[in-house]
Parts: sequence; structure tokens; C-alpha cells
Amino acid sequence: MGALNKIDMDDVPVLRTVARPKLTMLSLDTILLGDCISAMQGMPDRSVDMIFADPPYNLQLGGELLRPEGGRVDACDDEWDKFASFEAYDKFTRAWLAEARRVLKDDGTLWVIGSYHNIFRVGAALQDHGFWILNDIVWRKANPMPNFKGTRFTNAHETMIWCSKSEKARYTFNYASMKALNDDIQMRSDWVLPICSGGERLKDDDGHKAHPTQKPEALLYRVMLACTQPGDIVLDPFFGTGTTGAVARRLRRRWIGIEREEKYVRVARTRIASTLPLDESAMQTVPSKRSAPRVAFGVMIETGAIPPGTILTDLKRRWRAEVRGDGTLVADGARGSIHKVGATLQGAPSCNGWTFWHVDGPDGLVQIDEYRQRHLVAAGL
Amino acid sequence: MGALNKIDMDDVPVLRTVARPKLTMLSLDTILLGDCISAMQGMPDRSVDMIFADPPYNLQLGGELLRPEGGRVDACDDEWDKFASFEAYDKFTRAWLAEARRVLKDDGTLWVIGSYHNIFRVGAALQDHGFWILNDIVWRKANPMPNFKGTRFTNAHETMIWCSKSEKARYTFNYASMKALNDDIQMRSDWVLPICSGGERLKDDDGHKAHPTQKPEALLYRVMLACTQPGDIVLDPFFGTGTTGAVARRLRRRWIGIEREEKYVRVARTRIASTLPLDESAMQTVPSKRSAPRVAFGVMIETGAIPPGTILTDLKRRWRAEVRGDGTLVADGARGSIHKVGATLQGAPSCNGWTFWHVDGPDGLVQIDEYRQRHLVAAGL
DNA sequence: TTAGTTCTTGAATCCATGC
DNA sequence: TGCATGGATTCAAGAACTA
Repeated sequence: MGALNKIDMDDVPVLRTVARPKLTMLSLDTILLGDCISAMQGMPDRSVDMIFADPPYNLQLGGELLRPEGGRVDACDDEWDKFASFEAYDKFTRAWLAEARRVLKDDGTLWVIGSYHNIFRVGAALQDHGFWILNDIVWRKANPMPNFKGTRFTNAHETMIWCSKSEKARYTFNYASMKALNDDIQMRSDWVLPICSGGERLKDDDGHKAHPTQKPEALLYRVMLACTQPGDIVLDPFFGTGTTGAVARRLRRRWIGIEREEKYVRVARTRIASTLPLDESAMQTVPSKRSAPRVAFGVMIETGAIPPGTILTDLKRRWRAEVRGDGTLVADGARGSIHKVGATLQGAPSCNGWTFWHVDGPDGLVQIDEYRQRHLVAAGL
Repeated sequence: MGALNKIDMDDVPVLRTVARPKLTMLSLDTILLGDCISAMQGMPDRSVDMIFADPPYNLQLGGELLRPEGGRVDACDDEWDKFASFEAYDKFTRAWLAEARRVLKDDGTLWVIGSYHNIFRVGAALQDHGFWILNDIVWRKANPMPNFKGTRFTNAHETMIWCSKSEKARYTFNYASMKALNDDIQMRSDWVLPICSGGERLKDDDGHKAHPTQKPEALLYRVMLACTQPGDIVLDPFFGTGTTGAVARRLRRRWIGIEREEKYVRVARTRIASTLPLDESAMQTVPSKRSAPRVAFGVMIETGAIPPGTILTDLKRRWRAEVRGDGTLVADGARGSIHKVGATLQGAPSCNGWTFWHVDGPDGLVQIDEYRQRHLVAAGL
């Protein structure tokens, strides 16, 4: 009996990990069913070019959370995300990191994604294992779930850590591709991408989401395009529904996925089997679109462009309002945002405060939108 | 000889930390010259409302050892940012965090800012000390320094961790102010703000920047507006050029700064002395409904605003209920408070009766919360 | 067919007070 | 300390539905 039992020979093979002698050869484009630490123990030293890891976040959620309209939030309360303590989580983290480090080629890189619940512990463990952090990348979600109770800031991002095995490692970074992907401007450490929803979100037979934390393919697309070459081997030790495998296949990279839950493996197999590799020509360049950033009026106050206490007026000086420290306006009989106060004073259903309000200065009336334009220019946006 | 030698009595006093017996009283709006751990040891337990900490980022390893206990470094370069190892940095971090935790009020909050070089170690240490992370906030720099060599992604952000002393702490979060500051949309965990440059950037006599990591006032403005009230005490154990003090003074908060380097203290003193507090009227913020006085629905009946027998309906006129003399409602199959009846009829777990129910009058539907607002205004509340 | 409206949902550490 | 109760609280995207 070998190290792994091959239980399927279809398009996307699935191997069941049984014991742990090292394989002399890697099975590529394959899902290993089992615990990631054991599975990696069966892999040779320095055998993969990149590792993308989306480990449990250890969310530590409380009771159920209700939306304002009464609905229930479908939280990630799965058993695989529960740990007894930070110590238990650290022990688990350091164990899989040790194996990941061993199977990674010396010039390979490791990516880990997490949230504030776990990412600090993961980052500290990485450094303790000798990994050299190259960047921390912020995935700014275009459409995050709001904070329903108004108790904190909207948790609108997740963090990825990108690191090499050592300070001197000669890692792959496709600088030119990243710049091209970003309209010929250097790719920054913050990426704005939508969450995984719509047709991309995999559903089970009941129509429920197949996995609570499926990542968008766009995220993996950018990661893989940045740090690997076609033909490189990408390992994902927390494979889930196989986003890493699907994108690897699309981008003509080789891949290995490890997943403990059989139900996720089934979903991943079907998904990857139906994913088509991109045309080689299509892999050359990728279009991108940059939309104008939204600037809140409050930023004008914070940056000192319009100090609190400033009196604003409309073009015909019919109404006046005073700017408050929190970016709201106060006028005779109205208070609130620049838009709301403008609408109330005029008795109009709505109002664009940016064009309605002006600062009455030495040079006459200056529309506050003028300040916003200056801010955008100064910020290089 | 007292714990601190007062060496200056000007507008912004500077106290030199000498020994460490606890002070019975806090000196406010003051800079303490000395190592932050020693200085905090001279402060009482649970004495400050908020701490903003911008510790050394440990940007370079392999430099000379800086003793965690705080041995002074006289050099004019940035020796304060060098640590011999992660262990040394951790030891230093855990030492100042322990004092910060002791000095912080039980319902106070702590902010720490850092980059990928140090923030993961700081975050893990926070959690190990029992702090409860509320958010990690990404300061997305509008105009970061490019990566000149093209070897990584442009390092375009820094990370702040916001935490309370415990999971159950009742911390201050001015939700309504934050929402107002962001054009009436919940403030997110990613903040786009320019770096500190131009006239705000302090220069020394040679025209060089006075401090290598001066933070923009806009950043502190948002932090302080979010988590403190006017009059609250804000401590900054790594004061530098005193951005925290300047913004605190502007926003009419009290402040304490600790700084080891005399040259930075000089710059900070001049800066803060020339900062003007904002007008009190400009400090008024949007009152939150949670802090508004409670009004029982029965008062609406007692004052005659809504007479018994009035028929209430929801916005879509799907349900009807009749007002009783004691302030309860009676509907088909339900009776009780405005909230309970609304919840029962909808089959919802809960319901805000004030916003659910309406009076169907000559001017159309009027939300009963409208009556409550009128009552509050009339009562001068 | 289209345009407008309503409904659903996403890695979430998500209430405050009084008895 | 636990339980009952009042009543505060949501953004964007895509699908489903309606006129």
C-alpha cells in the first residue's frame, strides 16, 4: 500500500492521504483529501514555486446577529474555524507553516490571507520561522457587509502577507505585468476588488453557498500573475472550493490542493474540470478600469482645507450654513450632511451639496467642489 | 525631590522623568521628557481615556541593540528604530503595552499604528495582553513613495489596530459623527488620506524634515473624533513632534505626550503652543439616538399628541392597530407595546415600534417617531 | 423588451438598561 | 448575574419581480 490511495481517475484526480512517507514524485493538478499537515509531510522538500494559504480565521463569534430588517446573518460558524485558545491556534499555525516552508522552493513565495482575528498571529509566526515579508497587501472590498449595529467601523478589508523564504531569496515578481494591469502605474499594496458573489459564488444542491468563505477568482488571478510563471507549481493547503486550482488552470500554472472536507473536494473537482485554460494570447495583457474615487466632505475638514466654523452659502447667498467639526452643516432649521441641509433649506427632495455650497472668501464665492478637485489632484487620484 | 523635575513653565510645560513613584495627580497638556515605560510607571492606574501609540517600526534589523529597559541613545540619527532581534522588539513592545494597559481606563481604547515590519508582532502582543481588537484600520496613503527598484508592490498603506481592554468593555465610538463625516455612509476600515507633506510637515533649522515619521493631523483628527469626547484625556507615549497633542488641543481634548528625544520635544512644544482650539460651537457633533433621553409612548397619549382610539398602520398599510389609553396597542391577534405588537404582526424577532407605526392623517402617513422628535424639541431636550 | 422596484446576501469577534 | 424589555441599526451587487 502506497502513501496515498488514488480514489478517482477522472479529469481532476483526488488522492486520499493515508500515511506519510515522502513521495518521490509530486502528483500535479490534483486534490489531496486530508489534513494539510499530514499531506504536506508526504511531499518532497523544495518542490513548489508558490503557496497560497487561506487558513481558518478563528473568528470567535458570539450569538446570532440580526440585520436591521430582521433577517439573520449566515455566519461562518463551522467547526473547522473553532480553536480553544490563541495558544491552540498558534500551535496549529506554526505546524502548517513549518511544513509549508519545507516544501517551498528556496526562491518561492508564500501568501497567507486573514483578518484581524488571526493575521497578526500568523504574521508573527511567519517572521519567527524565518520568512521574509515582502509586502502586506490589503484587499479593500468594494461591497463588504455593513456593521449592522453601529458599534464599529465597517470591516471592509482583509489582509494578505506575501513573503519569501529568506531575505536574500531571488523571488519572482512580474513587475511589468502588474504595472500593465494597473494602467501603467505601479501596482500598490491595496487592491480594490469585489467579494465573491453572483454567478461566481458556488451553491450546493439546496441553493445555499457551498463554502462560507469562497474567495474571488480576481484575487488569485492577481496573486498568481504577480508571482509565478506559466508551468509553475502552486500549492494551496486550505483548498476549499478550489479557487486557487481554477485560476491556476486558467493561467496555465500547475496546482496541488489539500482539503479536509469531502464535500468541498466534490465541489472543487466539478468546478476545476469545467474551467478552461486561457488562450495563450489572452494571457498577455488584461484590461483594467479605474473609476474616480469618492471623496467625503469630511475629508475637507480633516485635511484642513475647510476648517470647522466656516460659513457656506449658496450661489445667490440666499441661505447660510456653518461647518461643524464632524463634517455636518448647521443652518437655521436644519442640520446634517451638505446634501441634506441643502435639500431641506430649498424644500427640494434632493440636492448635490458639492455644487450647491460655496465658501465666501476674498476671491468671491468658491464652490466647495473646487476644493474636492484640488484634493484629488494633490492626492494624485 | 519629586518624581518629575519641572524644567519649563511656559505655555506647554515639559517635565523630565527622573524616578518612578506614582503621581497622585496627572499633569495634563504636558510633555514628559523621558522613556515612555518609566514615564507611564509614574502615572496612576486607569487614568486616561485613550492612548495613541506610534512606536518604532523596527525597520532595520541587525543594528545595535537598544535595551528594552530604555537606555538612552544620544545619537542624532534614527537609532531609536533599531533592535537586535525580534525577541528584543517583542520584549520592548510587551513592556510598554503592559504599562499602557495599566494606565488606560477600563472603558478606554488603545490605538497603535505600524507597518508590516512590526504590526504583526504588536497585534499578537496586544491579544496576549488581553486587549480586544475592535478593528484594524488601513490608512491608505493617497500619495505614497513609489517602489523605485520595481521589486515589490508600492508600499502604500499603514495599519492601525484599535482595541479595548476587554471583550465586554463599553468603549466610546461616535458612530453618528463618523457616518456624518463620510457623507452619511458608515465609515469603513480603510481610510484614504494624504501623507504629511507641504506646510504641515515640520522642518528643522536646516530645512530637513524634523522627524522621519511625522503623521498627518487628519489621521489623528479622525481617530480622536471617533473615540473620545471633548475633555477626555489622550496619552501618546511616542509623542515625536506632537501631532497627537496638536490635534487634541484643536479638538478640545486634554493630552499627555511622552518623548525621549529632546529635539523632538522642542519642536512639539512650539507647534502645540501655536495651535488654536476650535470654537466650541464647531465641536458640536451629531447627537446619537442612543444617547437621547428615552420617551415612553405613553407620554404621547398623556400629552394629547396621539389620542386613545387612534388607528396606527405600517408604511405599506399591511397592518393596523388601535391605541389604548395606557399606551398599548391592540391589533388583530396581538396586544402590548408598540414594539411587541409590531414584532408579533410581522412575525419578526424584534421591531422598533417608533419607526414601524404611522398615523394616517390628512397629510398622509406620519411616523410616530415624528411625534417623539417634536416632543423632545418642545421639552428642550 | 425594458425600466424601475424589491428582495437577498456577504469571514461579523455587532445593544443598553433596569429589575 | 441573568433575564426581560425598549428600541437602535445597513451598503453594494446581483437576482427576482412588477409595471
